[in-house]
Amino acid sequence: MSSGASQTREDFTPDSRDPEAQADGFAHVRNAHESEMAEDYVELIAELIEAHGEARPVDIAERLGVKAPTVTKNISRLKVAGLVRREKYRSIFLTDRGQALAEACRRRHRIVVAFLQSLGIDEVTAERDAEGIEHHVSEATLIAFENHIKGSD
Amino acid sequence: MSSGASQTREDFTPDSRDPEAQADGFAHVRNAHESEMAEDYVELIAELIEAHGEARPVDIAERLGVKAPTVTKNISRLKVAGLVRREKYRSIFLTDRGQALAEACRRRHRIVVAFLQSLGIDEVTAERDAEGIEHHVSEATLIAFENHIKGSD
DNA sequence: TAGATAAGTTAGACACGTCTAACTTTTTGA
DNA sequence: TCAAAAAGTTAGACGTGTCTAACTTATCTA
Repeated sequence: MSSGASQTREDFTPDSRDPEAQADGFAHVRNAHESEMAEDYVELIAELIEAHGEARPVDIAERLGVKAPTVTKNISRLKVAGLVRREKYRSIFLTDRGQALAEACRRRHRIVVAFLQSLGIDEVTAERDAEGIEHHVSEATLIAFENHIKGSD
Repeated sequence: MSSGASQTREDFTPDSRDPEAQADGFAHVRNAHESEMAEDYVELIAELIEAHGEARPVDIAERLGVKAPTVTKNISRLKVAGLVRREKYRSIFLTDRGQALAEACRRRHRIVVAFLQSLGIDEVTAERDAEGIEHHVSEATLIAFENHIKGSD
């Protein structure tokens, strides 16, 4: 994070936003964090179902880089939220609401990745950065990304 | 999140990444989350010091949209991390390490905001989205953003 | 100067997402 | 068919970041 040419001290003149607008920005970030786990899980579950006909906790854990009990607990949360269907020790499936969310997330993910790649970013970096960025782009920003991708084709 | 023209179901063919690469992406997101609070706080503290000569918990709480006890607790964590200096009931100041982190974060924030605005995104949306995006851009992505800003001037 | 007000801290609680250890259930293969 | 292996769950713990309630300390003003 130190690619700036000059060594001048970064200026901390506040942005034009008043404290309320700034607080709104942080509230948006917290809101995004609240739905982040669900979004990542349903997208991954949809991917596993497409590839293997079912989603198993062991596969979810592997791809998220977490332990199995973490997945079990989070799947329970998603069930309570009405996003997944599954019985104990059985494979995981998405509800209609879960499927709709997964599709929206997948679409958003692809736009962000394609956008980053259109800037010359390599695929590995684009995918990795997109994993975090995707949760913080508004609809307006997504449209701007799409327009930019079309313009650079 | 439904600006796609056609109503076709989103395709869930997995990306080319193997499970390990995918797990690496999520690990990056978790790492980013771990430093996010510290980054937001030191940048905000630097801004308040520049504007008012000091940072007070009441002002930090207002701008973050959280309650005062949350700030008190988090400031204690930043002290333990060696990023701030302050005694009980006294104003908050940054250590050299905190100042360096604040400068790096401020610079990154400005690049992300300028970049989003260069895509035609309005300032309010750019600032709000940048609040979350900034924690997930790698150095390579930041450089690509900078290059794009220069190219569109 | 002293009371009122504002600011700050502490205690305890909560939800979230993570882990290890220990257990239960399912699947596999000899 | 049964033991082994793999997968899955439960219990309990932890750290993080949030809150309310109650308290302490600093500042302000009459």
